[in-house]
Amino acid sequence: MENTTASEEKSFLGNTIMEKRSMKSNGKEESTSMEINKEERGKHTEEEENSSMPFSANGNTLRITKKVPLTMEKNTVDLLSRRKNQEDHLKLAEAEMGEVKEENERLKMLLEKTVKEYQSLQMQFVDILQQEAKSKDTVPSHQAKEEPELVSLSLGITSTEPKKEDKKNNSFRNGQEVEKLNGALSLGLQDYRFESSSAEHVRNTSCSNNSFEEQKEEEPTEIWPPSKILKTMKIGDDEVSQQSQVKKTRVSVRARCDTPTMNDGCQWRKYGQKIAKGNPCPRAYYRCTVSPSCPVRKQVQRCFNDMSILITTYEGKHNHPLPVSATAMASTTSAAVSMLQSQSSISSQGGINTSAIVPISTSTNSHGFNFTLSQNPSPQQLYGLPNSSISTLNSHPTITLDLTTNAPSRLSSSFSSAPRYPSTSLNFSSSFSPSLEPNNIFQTHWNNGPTSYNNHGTVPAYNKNPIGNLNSIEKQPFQEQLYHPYMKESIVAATKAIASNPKFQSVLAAALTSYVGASSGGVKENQGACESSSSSMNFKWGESHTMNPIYSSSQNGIGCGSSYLNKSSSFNSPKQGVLALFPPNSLQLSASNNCASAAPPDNRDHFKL
DNA sequence: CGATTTTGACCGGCGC
DNA sequence: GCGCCGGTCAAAATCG
Repeated sequence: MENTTASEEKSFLGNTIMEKRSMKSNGKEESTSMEINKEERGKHTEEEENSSMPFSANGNTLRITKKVPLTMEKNTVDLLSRRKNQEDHLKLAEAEMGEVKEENERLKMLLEKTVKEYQSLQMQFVDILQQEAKSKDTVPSHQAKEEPELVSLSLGITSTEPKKEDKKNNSFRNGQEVEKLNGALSLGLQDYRFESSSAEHVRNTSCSNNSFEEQKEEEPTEIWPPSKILKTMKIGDDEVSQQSQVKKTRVSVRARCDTPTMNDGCQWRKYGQKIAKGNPCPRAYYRCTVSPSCPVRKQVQRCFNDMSILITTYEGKHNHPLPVSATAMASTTSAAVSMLQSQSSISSQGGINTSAIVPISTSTNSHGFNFTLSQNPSPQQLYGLPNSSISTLNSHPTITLDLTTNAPSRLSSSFSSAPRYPSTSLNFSSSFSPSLEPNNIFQTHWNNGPTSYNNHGTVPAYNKNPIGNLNSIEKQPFQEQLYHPYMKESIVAATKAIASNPKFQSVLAAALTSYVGASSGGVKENQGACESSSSSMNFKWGESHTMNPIYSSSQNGIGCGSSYLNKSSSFNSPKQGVLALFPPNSLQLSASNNCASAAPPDNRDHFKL
């Protein structure tokens, strides 16, 4: 696959070189002709001077009248002819440039057309999945009691299928029941119904078509058996449970990445590698080496079905200052931990099985991104983010950030198998234009890991992401299109919602920041299919955290979405609850009408605070 | 030579 | 109790 990409790059470079060569040759020709003209002009001057010599020397007017006019006429003709040649060359060059420009325009049009077609197809696919989901929606949620604390934030395009394993599905259905019983506001976006447990969401986020139990590998936390969950739920001591959760809480990031690891700004040391069941791709274990005592671990594994997708799971909180470039991911994970903690505490207190489903996604809704918050402003309630879904487990709550745009694959994966355990997933992908998905942000920024499986041949070669190339080729032209005005509205509404629920502040802020910051950051993403005007706003969530205008590149010198986060953000103390995550002028959320990742102004009413 | 990676062994949890 | 599996350890190998 790399060969293919390389050849493509070569061909591309070759074309570029050819063009440059042609241009160069033209320039050379022109310069050469100019030089020749110069030389000839010099000759003419000499001839004129020579011709003038006899005139002055001999004083023969007759000779003069005959010879001089002839010479000058000849010279004039030559000059005119050469000027004409030069003009011809110029015209040719201009014509060639015009052709190139036209071709460029054609290519742009073709690209736009392709993107639009892709979007339309994606929308159709989503609609089909939605219909199927609706048809299966009638499944009763009878086992909800078993897994009380499931919280599902689904912000992406996800559809689920009833699972073979009832227990696994329980958590989700549980949430639905709770919603109904409590009269909580369902966050259903459009027609989306999330019938799967959080684990399904995770699964969705994970590679599609994963016949194997890839979910396990992707997010070990999700694998927890129901019994374990039940045990954890039974624990009445909040502190104990919270502590255990803090330890076990994980944040999984799915992103397309052509390097062994994402460059998240932190320093990691590999301490183990395993071949997990169901996925031939080895799972690598890393620990943070910024501080010797740092408990943070991360697992890196490639998606078996799509080698270009890298699944990175973070666990733990850093107990040391982080590099600016590492704050985004750290804040996200910390916020997730905080939210999950809050959820667990509530669930334990209430003793009621509750779940919230916050589908915030795209599709039929022209604007998508509907925020429907439950009337009870409790931490249990979920607040949606574009293309994200969150669910929690008591023991190993996991939030998955799906930064891949492969919505179909996610969907398919959800159908492929039922998740064993609830999980949290944040999908940032589906609602965006196919080729310009946000995941590329992370892909672009975090794809320069220091390690390489290839050195040891432990990891099979994977496909290079063609999208990545696309991004590198032409990102900026579409950048501005990403920023939808109504995203502002949605952000404002989200801010209100967050203000009402401090527990979730950090989570939402971190997630938004990770996504938004990256999209608006040093590497501009090409998400052009979305027709949207640009808008930007500065967000200041919380009292103490302000935007840090540091757009520092990652340690590897590559722009990283994490760099947008202020290092001062409370990564180490999620309880602070407020993260300042947006760089100045950069709260730019990309959204498209088609994808509808942003809440339109009309949807502001959906926020019940 | 120190830091990092590799890799087999080991441990603990869980299911049968 | 046994085996499976995820996760970690630590000695050896490798890298810079």
